[in-house]
Amino acid sequence: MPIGDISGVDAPLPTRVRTEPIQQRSADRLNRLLDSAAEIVDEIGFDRLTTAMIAERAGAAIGTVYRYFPDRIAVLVALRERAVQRFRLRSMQLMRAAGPTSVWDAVDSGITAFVELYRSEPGFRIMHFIDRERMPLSAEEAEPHLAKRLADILEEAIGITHDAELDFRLEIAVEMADAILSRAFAFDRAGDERYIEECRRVVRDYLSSELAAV
Amino acid sequence: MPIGDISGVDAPLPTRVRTEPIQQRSADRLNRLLDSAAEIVDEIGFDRLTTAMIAERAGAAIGTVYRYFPDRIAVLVALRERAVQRFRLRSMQLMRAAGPTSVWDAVDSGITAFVELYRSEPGFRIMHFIDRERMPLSAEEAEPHLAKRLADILEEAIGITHDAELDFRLEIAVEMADAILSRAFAFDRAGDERYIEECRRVVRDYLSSELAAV
DNA sequence: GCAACCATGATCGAGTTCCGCTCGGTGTCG
DNA sequence: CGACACCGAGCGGAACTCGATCATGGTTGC
Repeated sequence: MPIGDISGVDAPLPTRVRTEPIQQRSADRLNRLLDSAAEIVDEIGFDRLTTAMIAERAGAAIGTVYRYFPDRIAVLVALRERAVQRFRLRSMQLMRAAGPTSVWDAVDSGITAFVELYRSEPGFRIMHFIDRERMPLSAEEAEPHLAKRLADILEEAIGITHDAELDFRLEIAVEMADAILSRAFAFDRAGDERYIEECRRVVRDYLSSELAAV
Repeated sequence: MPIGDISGVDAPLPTRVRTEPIQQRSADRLNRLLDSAAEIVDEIGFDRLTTAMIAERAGAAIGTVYRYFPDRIAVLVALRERAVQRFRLRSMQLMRAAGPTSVWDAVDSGITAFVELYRSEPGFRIMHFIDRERMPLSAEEAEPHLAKRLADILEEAIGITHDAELDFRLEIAVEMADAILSRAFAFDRAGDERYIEECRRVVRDYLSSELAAV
């Protein structure tokens, strides 16, 4: 199986949609709804985002929004899901290009992908905010956390068998990176390079200590 | 000036209250409102918290809530502010008891205080969530971020002069610690010890590298 | 072939409900 | 009795519902 196949571009998509789109036009509409939401998130932030705005900008009626999403939050969750998929895809591309040999190399590609998307993908900030509290808010397994996705990607990319220990360290690394990178973009739309550099350094140090090269 | 004096227990309190309470009973009411809000945050999360709930649980009318707070978010901000003050106080206590000599020792006390409050203080989770997006959402200086508070505390506790470099490293450390600790409590009300331990280790390693003892 | 047909997916938007917040009137403290 | 504190019906707006309407693509009869 080629390395890109697990990037999941054609996976079942948002978990919480009400109705799977059958016809082509409706799949388009769903994407346009998410695009609208993404733009609005960037423009006014996600708590001021209203379902009416989403509908209007996408040229749809409010009812259409609720055909696909059970509630306002679900739109944001779906938006995050799409962002995660794009992150996966881009990470895989970078990893293939770099031909990483260590966990650290691979994770560095992940950081690069994250930064790129933060800069280019509208509404990517959602990655940091929707996380807990809004999500299932219980049950460990309910949340397919970013770290798990990354572990899967790594397994494919550099043929690592990920045991519980590596999963744990990756989760810590992801938490740290997410926090620092989000700080980098908090007051600077282009992302403060100082924080980004520090993020790479911190994560590399963390992953290389007691883990050496794999 | 004794070390505890900057803990700010009797500082002007929430920045965004509408009316400073004059009579004693109203100060009590304000605290009861915050207590109610804290409980509700723990029970159903802060986006499902409604002003009506706060009022009802505190045995007050809705109008009373709005006598003290301009809007719903202000309640959460005030709640966070109170939590930060208690964090300061507890940190100072622990630092005094430990008689710390290095930045790391002091920060470790901060972590301990944070964990304690996460366990004992209702609604303390708010510390992690209210941060950006909801707050001023622009202007670097507008946000009195936790890292700045910590820097102030350290300055008092171990007489450090905090330059820009230390501020930066502290901010990184705070971001990391906040992220990992919040993860520790995300699915475990008591806080997953493994994450807490890893948090101490990570922060210690980070602060001791290239900074040595102060 | 193809045109009429129709089951079902997709869309619509007025209407309902619920929530944030106001404001003028009523208690209660000093 | 003046100022402080409190009350809660009511207003505006946003989340969400639901029955009516339109579009699509497969089926049927010729």
